[in-house]
Amino acid sequence: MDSLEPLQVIAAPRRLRILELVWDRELAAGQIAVQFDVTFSAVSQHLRVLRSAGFLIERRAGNSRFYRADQAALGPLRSVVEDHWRAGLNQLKELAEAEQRTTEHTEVRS
Amino acid sequence: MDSLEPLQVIAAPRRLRILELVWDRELAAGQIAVQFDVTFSAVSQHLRVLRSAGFLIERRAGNSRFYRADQAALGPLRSVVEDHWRAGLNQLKELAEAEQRTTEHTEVRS
DNA sequence: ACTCTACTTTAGATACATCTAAAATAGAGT
DNA sequence: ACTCTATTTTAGATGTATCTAAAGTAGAGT
Repeated sequence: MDSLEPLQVIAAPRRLRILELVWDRELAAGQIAVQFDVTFSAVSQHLRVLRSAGFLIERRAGNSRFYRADQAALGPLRSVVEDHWRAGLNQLKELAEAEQRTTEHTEVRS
Repeated sequence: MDSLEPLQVIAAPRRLRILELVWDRELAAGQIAVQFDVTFSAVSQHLRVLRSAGFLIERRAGNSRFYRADQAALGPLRSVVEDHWRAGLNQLKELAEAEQRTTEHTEVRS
């Protein structure tokens, strides 16, 4: 469960989301973990998979460990993460717009 | 087990290899199946996953079904498949070259 | 109608990734 | 030394994809 194919590493939805969280900033393991509804332990294990695939840069300070995506190390897969990210944003945008449309005519303006 | 995320669909090594096999030519399901050491059934199920993700073009003729990769449908993932393919070829090439090097000085030329 | 070939579908088994819970590590503060 | 906080590691449970085996579908030949 340690070394997976690079594609498998980023194919797991949770890991993909972790990558997005630390895409252009550093975050401590704890900061990452609170974003999910699973155990800290589970997130830590995902971090290990990402780390051992070489997709994360680790920096230790005090008793915290900060992580950041190693975009270069992702190579060709980099654009996949970015595209997925964009797609996710678009979906959110569309959802918001759909929401907008349904409430538009039921809602009474004050 | 029918609808997976696009990334998950191509992340499975066997499916990735199927895609590569039908990347620029049509192959019947049977032609694809014989390339693997698993059951025809197993391959057929992979084909279904790929098909329902929209990554395969199906053509029926007689009682055969021909498949071909729908490169356009893969969108951003297209380059991932291609890169993986290339990487595989390179590995083979490197293996061959390594092989070459080891045999070079032990082999006696006729 | 029957049979053969090519393939899919279903049901159940197996394998494997992911999860939780608990114990371990390790730096920092007292 | 002791404790607290932050995180990892291990062991075992759970879930989910993938596999095999067997039954089902459907076109083509006899």
